[in-house]
Amino acid sequence: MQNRNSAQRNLILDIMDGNKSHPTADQIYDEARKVDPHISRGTVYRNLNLLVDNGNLLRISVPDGADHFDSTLVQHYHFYCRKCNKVYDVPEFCPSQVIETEKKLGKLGFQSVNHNIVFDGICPDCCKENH
Amino acid sequence: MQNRNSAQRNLILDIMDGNKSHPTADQIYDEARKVDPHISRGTVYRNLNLLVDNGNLLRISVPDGADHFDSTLVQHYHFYCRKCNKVYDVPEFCPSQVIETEKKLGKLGFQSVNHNIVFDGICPDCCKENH
DNA sequence: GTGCCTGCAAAACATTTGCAACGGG
DNA sequence: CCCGTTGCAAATGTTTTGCAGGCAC
Repeated sequence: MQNRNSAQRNLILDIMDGNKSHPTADQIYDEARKVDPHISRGTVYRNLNLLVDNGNLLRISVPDGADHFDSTLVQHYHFYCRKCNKVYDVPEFCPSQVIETEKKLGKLGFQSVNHNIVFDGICPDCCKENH
Repeated sequence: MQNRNSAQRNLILDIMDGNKSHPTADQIYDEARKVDPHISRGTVYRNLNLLVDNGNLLRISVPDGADHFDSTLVQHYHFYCRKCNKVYDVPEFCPSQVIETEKKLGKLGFQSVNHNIVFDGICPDCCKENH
């Protein structure tokens, strides 16, 4: 099935392109609404799913209910603040040991193995607020 | 802490103790219901949150809507099957590079830093079903 | 008794889906 | 035209919450 061009999908890609804030579907919806006040939630969710399936976006699952999305496709990791629910990028590091484990899983019969590392804790901003 | 003893909470701990299937709240509710047919969903969710906060259980966030829970507290990782949504334990490995990154985050002002690694792909069972 | 805990039901969220209309190729 | 896509609203799924009564300590 071939995807057609659509103003709504392009708008979502525009919003996500270079966006480092890891927004949730609803935050993307709000942002899109500013440009196209008639775009619907269903369309945003449908397009986010499609873009994740097509490899244009990454879905980040954290324990705050809503999924977050990321347009940075190169290998990198995230930090999730348990207090303000914000998602941060984690400075790059070379996870050769993790890659080894991926290979090991492959040998055990798992296929298309990928991985995600999510650090969590309290972010610097929230730490400051405690004083 | 001021937690009281409660039959419902003990039941949930019983169900989770030694349980390697990483069930969702609803699966735990079904299981609990077999023993105590009057236990309510609210009670299961309330107790799961309490047990996670107290460090008795781990919450695993995967992209299938519902959180999964785990009673194995020693450091280990998970594999999430994108097809059947099951969560598997991953053979242990020593992620010294990940620990290094945790320390680095600490120096950058992040506190109480923890981490989770979730591998994903298709599990051996689901691979077989394709033939 | 005090106040944590429970069951119940309703509410609050997050996400998907059925459908008729729209519009890209 | 075909059929992917949209807006809308309703449905679904997950989790939280308000409240009155119950129970642990």
